[in-house]
Amino acid sequence: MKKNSPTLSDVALKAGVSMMTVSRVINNKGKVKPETREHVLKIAAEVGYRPNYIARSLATKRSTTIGLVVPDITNPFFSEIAKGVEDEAYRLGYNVFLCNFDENPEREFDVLTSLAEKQVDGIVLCSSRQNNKQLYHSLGLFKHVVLINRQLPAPSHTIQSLILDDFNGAKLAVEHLLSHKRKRIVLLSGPKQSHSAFQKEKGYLAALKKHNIAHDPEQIKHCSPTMICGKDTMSMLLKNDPTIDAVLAFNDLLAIGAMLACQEFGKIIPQELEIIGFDDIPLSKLIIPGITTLTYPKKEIGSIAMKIIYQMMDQDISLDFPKTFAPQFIFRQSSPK
Amino acid sequence: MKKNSPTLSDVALKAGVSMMTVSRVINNKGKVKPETREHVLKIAAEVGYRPNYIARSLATKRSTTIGLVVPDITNPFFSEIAKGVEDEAYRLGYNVFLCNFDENPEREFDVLTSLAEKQVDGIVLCSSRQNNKQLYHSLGLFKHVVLINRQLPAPSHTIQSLILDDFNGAKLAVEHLLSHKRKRIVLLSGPKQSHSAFQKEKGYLAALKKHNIAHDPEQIKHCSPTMICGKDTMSMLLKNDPTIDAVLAFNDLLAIGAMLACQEFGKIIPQELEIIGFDDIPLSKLIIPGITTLTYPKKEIGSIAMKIIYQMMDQDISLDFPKTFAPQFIFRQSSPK
DNA sequence: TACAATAATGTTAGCGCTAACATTATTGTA
DNA sequence: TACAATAATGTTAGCGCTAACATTATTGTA
Repeated sequence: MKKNSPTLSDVALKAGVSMMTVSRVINNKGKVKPETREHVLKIAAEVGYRPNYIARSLATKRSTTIGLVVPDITNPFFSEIAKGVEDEAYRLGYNVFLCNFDENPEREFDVLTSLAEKQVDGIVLCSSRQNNKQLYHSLGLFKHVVLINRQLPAPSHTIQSLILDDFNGAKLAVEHLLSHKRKRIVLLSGPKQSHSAFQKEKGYLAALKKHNIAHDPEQIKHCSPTMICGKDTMSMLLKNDPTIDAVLAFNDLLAIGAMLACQEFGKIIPQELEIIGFDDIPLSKLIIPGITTLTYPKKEIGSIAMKIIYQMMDQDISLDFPKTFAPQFIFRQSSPK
Repeated sequence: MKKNSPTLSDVALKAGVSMMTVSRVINNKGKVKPETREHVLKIAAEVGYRPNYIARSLATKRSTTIGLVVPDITNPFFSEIAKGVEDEAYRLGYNVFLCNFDENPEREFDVLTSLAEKQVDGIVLCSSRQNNKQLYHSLGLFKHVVLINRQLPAPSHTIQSLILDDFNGAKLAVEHLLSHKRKRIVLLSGPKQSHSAFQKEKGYLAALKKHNIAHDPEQIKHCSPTMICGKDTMSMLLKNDPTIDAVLAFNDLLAIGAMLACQEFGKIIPQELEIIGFDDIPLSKLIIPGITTLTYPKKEIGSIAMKIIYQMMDQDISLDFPKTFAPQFIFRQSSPK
């Protein structure tokens, strides 16, 4: 028969002091005589005392716990963010609840509710698929919220947003290609419902317009963000129009797929055709030729999200973290500087 | 000034019943007159009552919370397992704490301690890097444990193991390569402390021995399980010995890294050199040539781990889930059937 | 109608902590 | 030595629930 783990009261009894004195020692808070501290710590170690955070949370109304809500943790983009959040949480003494919602707004609502019931101190919500009204309602359950890649019309001091500047990323990429005298630039766009794909399309069109270049609707194709879709779509495009001389892709997987199609067509990269992707996945720097890409500091974004929640908790100081992340241009052989 | 969220006591007061009656309604437990239930639910909805699971946990000594501890969530192998665990947890009404330990036994110990303090009902621990003594000590903190890919000498009714049969996987792979008349088969092994790497090495050696092939210690190299390490290590090996004609890699990331090194060396795959990896990460089927690999049903393993903890919690019935998982051979171009 | 069985509801105490206030011990200074 | 200031420790009540037992209401049967 395994007996229950020892409580604060057990330690107090054995050490011959009050529970509050033990509490002060354990939490390193308030004044305690050094000899008393030593003695209490010794007894605590002897009986193997471990504080019960459930009880502590109930008393302090703080759980040292946050929720991280993502569409799908198997997507490398989100697992990098999750890593950043968790690393920072570990540093700060927090624990992270992970929830997937599988692009399903109902499940998103469910998991948010469950996190609120678990009394998390805050949440980091990535790429929410709820509409604004639903979202306001859900977020009302929380004391502190950081949204990643989603903005609400009415800002609030309990809700912060971290925004990825895909519009300017795409614009920058297209202008880079134009500066290399590229004439027919194709956009391999992402899923139609994607906020990020929408921003990149806007940036692509804005760059063309700025340079007075007519836009041919045939030059934008929507793809699922996979290598095979990039390859197939690019093959089709090249068949119809061999004069294509540049590609901007929604992500690196599409870019690599497009590159494979070009190689089959005998298009020499980058001399005859340049390619730019997004995300900087590990493969992009290892493959030959290397893929030029625009990327965001994903781990850092996760880490900042956690830091913001922590600071919101602890003090009302004005936060001076970056809120908008400019994409970083990484030049490799597929579209050199 | 935002007022505190309503408590069970607020609902009881407003509905004119005792707190226990409200508790019974909320938890759907015990006998309550249908009219009373309706009335209580109406009041609860009116005031926007949400149960406080911290308080409930303290009273019931159950947190409906588990911990998932992995070396690195950005490794696709673990993010798939995490997905399986979380999906099942969602179905069962549980929440999952995610912790990374970065191959660092000290951090592993830290996060286990923090999970115990948060009173999780159980943990799923993947690829522990602690030695047996440390591990026993850490696991003693928990009521229920599922280990993935780690076995302890003394089994226990609170600790279950799900084992991936890496020994036979590696043996199978090497025999496949031998059947293709490969003579110099390199093993790109994983981290030295990894149980899985150890099993794969044993399988590799067993296959060589079975076919009376001398083993050259230079043909086993330990790598961190990343693409870049695979590439660098393979480059070095090829420089020293261009006659290498096959590679078995600890995982697909290493396998892909090795493939990139081969391409730089002008080695034609699979004609001049065959490659087999482990895990079947998504990239392995997209890249060209596709990577032949041995894989396990990762989401299912995660889901079973969660189910086992749930069943351990709820009843002491004997569990009849599979405990050992045979690898599945997936043939692609890098080492065809 | 009488009363045992059961349904429905209520009361008490406690889960393991800490906030807030209260008391006692120790220090330093005039 | 006297006493205010501060250090050190203690006491009380409560965080928001539920387990366990207690009581009251309602049912069915002889």
